[in-house]
Amino acid sequence: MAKRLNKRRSNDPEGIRKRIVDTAFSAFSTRGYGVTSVQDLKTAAGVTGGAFSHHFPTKKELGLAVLHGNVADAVEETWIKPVAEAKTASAGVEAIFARIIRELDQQGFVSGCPLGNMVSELARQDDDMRKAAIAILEKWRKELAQKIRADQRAGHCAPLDAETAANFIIASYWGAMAIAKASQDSSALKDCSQELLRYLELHPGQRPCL
Amino acid sequence: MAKRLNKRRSNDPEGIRKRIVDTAFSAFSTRGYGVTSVQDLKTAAGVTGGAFSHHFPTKKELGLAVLHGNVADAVEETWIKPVAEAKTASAGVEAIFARIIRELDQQGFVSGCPLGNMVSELARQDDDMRKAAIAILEKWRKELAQKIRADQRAGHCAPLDAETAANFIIASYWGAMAIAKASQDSSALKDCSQELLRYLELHPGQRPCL
DNA sequence: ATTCGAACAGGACAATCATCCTGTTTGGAG
DNA sequence: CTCCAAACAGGATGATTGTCCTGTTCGAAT
Repeated sequence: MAKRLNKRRSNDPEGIRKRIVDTAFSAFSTRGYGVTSVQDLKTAAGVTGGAFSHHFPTKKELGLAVLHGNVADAVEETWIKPVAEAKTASAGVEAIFARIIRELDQQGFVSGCPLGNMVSELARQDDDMRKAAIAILEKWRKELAQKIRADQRAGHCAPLDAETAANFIIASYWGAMAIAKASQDSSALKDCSQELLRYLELHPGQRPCL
Repeated sequence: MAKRLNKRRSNDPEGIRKRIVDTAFSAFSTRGYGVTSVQDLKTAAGVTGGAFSHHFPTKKELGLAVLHGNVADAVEETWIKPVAEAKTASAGVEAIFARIIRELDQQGFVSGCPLGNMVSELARQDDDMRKAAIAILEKWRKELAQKIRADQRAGHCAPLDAETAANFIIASYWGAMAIAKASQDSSALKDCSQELLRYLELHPGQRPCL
């Protein structure tokens, strides 16, 4: 059915798969899962329908691949690693916010947190995607809590439950990202960073610092 | 083209319009704007295509009506009024979280914050919807900040910028709702409430309580 | 009683969606 | 070389999508 050999073809399954997944991650993150059609992805990635459905029979499988791959990697790169390498959790949080704010300001627009976006769009729509998302989320929280506990053992005055605090940090980050996305301005992130540091740094527990 | 008068019809433009808008608010909040088709809404609201397109020529106009109406009202009812009527901002926040957690637990599932959901789905997709959303958001923040300032004037020890703190509260609430939606569990909201109160109540400013 | 615009009925419409299908090409195993 | 499964090409398909259109009915004003 294909014409002649007008163009050379080279079988590169991993390369094409990566092109599709990367294109999808970008589109899902900036525009959303639902509004991105597989046609859009085919043309954007430069792959034919045959190649596409060979690697990803359904759109959902592509979504799961993006979650398990690019989204998990993004969380790892922008949060987990910087926190682990920072001196303290609060120093890590401060650096992470500063970097994201800087990137957003020079990018000119705010797309939001990739994981947060996919969660709020798909969590009540597809249970497999929801579970894939919470797996990433739980690792994120676990690593953050671990760092907080390490800080506490190192003598930092922060008598709060590490898991609870990690949840709170991620929540305020997600929400600040959503506000920034709505207002298309990074100032919500600046506010969040400032107040989060205030929350983390001076913490005499329940009684006001004896 | 219509058959005979098999069923009586009563012209009730406001009633039908309200049925459509309320159905749409429920569907947009629990499932999402994109995945909800106008066919779904027609059957769910029990209106014909003619009636629907008479009141809302496009889906977008319906979305804007839902935002300006039901979503704004929901924010008013669940946040602005309770905060205004509470003794202090932190007491109001505590009561609001407690009520939402109670409702979610007995409802059995978490759909997320209606405004937060629509923002993260539509903010980068349609500028009119985005602007409608930030109008609600800004009023929300303004009222919250006003309450915080009133608390400060009343002698409460909270030397923080009211607008910034309001942003932070809304952000952490949105994010906690998103986490709760992902995990289908209200514990993220409990964590957020607890830490938010800690943040609000004991606040000796920059220097650790002289 | 007549009239006229608003309110509504009930489909028709093209466009787009995700998926599937048949056929061709590639590249390694034997 | 031969052979064959995986990798890809290039549409076709049926179901949905949002919107539109023609015709009918209501209700208030005259």
